[in-house]
Amino acid sequence: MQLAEQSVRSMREQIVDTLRAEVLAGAWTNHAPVREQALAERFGVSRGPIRDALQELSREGVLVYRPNKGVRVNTPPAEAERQLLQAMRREMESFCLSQCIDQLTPTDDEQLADILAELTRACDSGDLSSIADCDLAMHRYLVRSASSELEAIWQSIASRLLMDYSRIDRFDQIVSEHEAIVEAVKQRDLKSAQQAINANII
Amino acid sequence: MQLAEQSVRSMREQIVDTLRAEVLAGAWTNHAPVREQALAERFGVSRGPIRDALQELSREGVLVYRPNKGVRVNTPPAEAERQLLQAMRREMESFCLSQCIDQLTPTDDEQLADILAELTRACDSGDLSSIADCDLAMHRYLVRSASSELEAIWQSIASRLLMDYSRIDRFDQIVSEHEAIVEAVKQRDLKSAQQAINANII
DNA sequence: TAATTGTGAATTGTTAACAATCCGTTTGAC
DNA sequence: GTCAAACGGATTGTTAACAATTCACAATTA
Repeated sequence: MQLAEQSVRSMREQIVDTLRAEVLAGAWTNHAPVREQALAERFGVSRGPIRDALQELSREGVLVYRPNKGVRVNTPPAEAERQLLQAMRREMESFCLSQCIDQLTPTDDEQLADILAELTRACDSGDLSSIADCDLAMHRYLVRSASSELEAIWQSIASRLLMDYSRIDRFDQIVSEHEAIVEAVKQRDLKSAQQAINANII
Repeated sequence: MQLAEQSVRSMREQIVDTLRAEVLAGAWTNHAPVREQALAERFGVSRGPIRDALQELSREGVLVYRPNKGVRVNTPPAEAERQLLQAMRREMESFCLSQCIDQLTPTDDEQLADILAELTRACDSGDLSSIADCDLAMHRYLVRSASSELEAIWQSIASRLLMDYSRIDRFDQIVSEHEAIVEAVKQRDLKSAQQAINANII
């Protein structure tokens, strides 16, 4: 009884990505508990894979796990922590750009363009969940191109920084900032790309 | 049928800490696959909690997960990544010190002294696994004192940096460096403590 | 002999049932 | 009436059995 045509790993990853985007977009209230059974029925699987996904999101900082009480949505980081995380994220993404930018191929440019297109569509329709997903996907693509090793750390930082994505409303700005990133990367212009990334990480 | 007297959460955490320390100490070969059933029997639980622990260690970068093939021990980060991670770890721990050092109580000093005592004992007996555990425990204590929110991120970074702990042999140096940290913290001397931390993160 | 294809044991992935825990409610004593 | 203990439904934690996949090795073929 397999739902997705993709591999098992991708199924769990898909659940994680879906839930993460929804939480970051503010679709879940901060205080309501998350019920495993409800999610299991929604995704058409048993509680096992759901628990895996919730555990991963807890470790990522999107959810908070409490023994025998399940998980709830985490709160955004305090201001001091936020500044630290922001500096670390910029450091990581600058590093990853410097590592990967000369290795990228036209195929990568296409992939980034695809993500940008979907991000634009999501902004046009105001789909916060999809916006969060696409935003993360683009940055993740660059991080993964440089080092799959760093991806998990980067995700933990980025997720926490976006814990209040629901407050963001300047959709046109999101699009233009990511257009600048994709363009600079396409030109293989490291300095400009790093600047564009830094401008986008707020 | 409860084995540990501690809570369920602590049981899984204990498994994770045990396995992490062993891997970092080099007790596991890098290429041999990890068998869930064997670990389940060793810890006297079923495969469920073991899978949870392995998943957490995978996300932490100590193990690598491959679909349908289980996990294997990860390789240490490349030199460039290592430098980035080192800078990030120093940044984090300096930050955490600045946040927590004035909040610490004599009780905290005792706890740190206890950890230091156990670390000393482990170094005397050359127990690499315990050394890794105590080393991490001390730094984790300071991170957690400042912000439990940052603990998971810090752990991911620190674990990867210690992926070749087995090569370390200057036990006396490990002890003296941590003595310096505990002493500076006890004096509530932020600058000295940060220096001692930076000297220890190599 | 080398390459390929079956075959079966070993291993991981998933599920459903069971055990333990939590929490709101009721019951009872004072 | 108030407070505390006990009950019961709901939820999480764990387990064992089953399904799907992988891997090593033998059998087959060119």
